[in-house]
Amino acid sequence: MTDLDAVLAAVADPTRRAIVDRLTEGPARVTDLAAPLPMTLAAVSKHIRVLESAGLVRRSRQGREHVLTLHAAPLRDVMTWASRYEQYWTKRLDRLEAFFKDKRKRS
Amino acid sequence: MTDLDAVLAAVADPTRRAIVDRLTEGPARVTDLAAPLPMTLAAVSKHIRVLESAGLVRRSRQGREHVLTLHAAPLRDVMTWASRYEQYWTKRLDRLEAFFKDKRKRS
DNA sequence: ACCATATAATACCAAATGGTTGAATACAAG
DNA sequence: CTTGTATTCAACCATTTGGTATTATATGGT
Repeated sequence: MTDLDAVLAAVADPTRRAIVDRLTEGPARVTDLAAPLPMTLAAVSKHIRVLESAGLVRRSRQGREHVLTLHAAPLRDVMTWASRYEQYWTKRLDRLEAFFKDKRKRS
Repeated sequence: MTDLDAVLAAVADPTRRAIVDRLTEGPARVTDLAAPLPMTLAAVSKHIRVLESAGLVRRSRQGREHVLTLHAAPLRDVMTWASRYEQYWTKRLDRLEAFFKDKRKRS
């Protein structure tokens, strides 16, 4: 069971979401991931480690290069978690809730 | 358009997820939300404000009581975001990716 | 008026976060 | 063996975060 806290925290950062997005195009090295990002390689290295320890990214060392691959499974848990609230974000439910709120006020 | 950064960050905290969860049972006051939580009322008040500014919770003052209601719409964006990676978390894709990784190593 | 309740505001603190720079490590290539 | 490349590590820094305690404000009840 993946730690939802870590996954959500990892993915709350836009830089890390950008990295995740980039990895959908296939595995990449640290340098590749850092290239388009407006920060140091060391900073990107840190972000990668956060993603790694959240289980979103896997590393395979090939010589001096570290190849990162996306492991999207934990995102499934994010979706599953969010979908628990599906019934609460429909317009119908919003109106129903407003009705109860109003009812409570009147009683 | 809701700010995904703020929503994900808000929801990354287990206390705040607990609050969101509690609010699915209906609107509640700050004190109600704080009751089961192992921290000060002031701390809970802060958490609520984080949820509020992420657009997940709405406040209606009724006398001296502040009634909070869940506004789950931003969670739909979380689900939508996560579901973009659906094709990457299937076992099939994992195997395909492993194949390419291995192929790259051999060539 | 008085006291209790509900909540926010403020000031403070320790720890975590996101970034930097510079040094260290590991490997590849001439 | 030396040089260059890929990456991490370590120290540092500013800001944010999650919590506290205390004070302030608003409202309700008697």
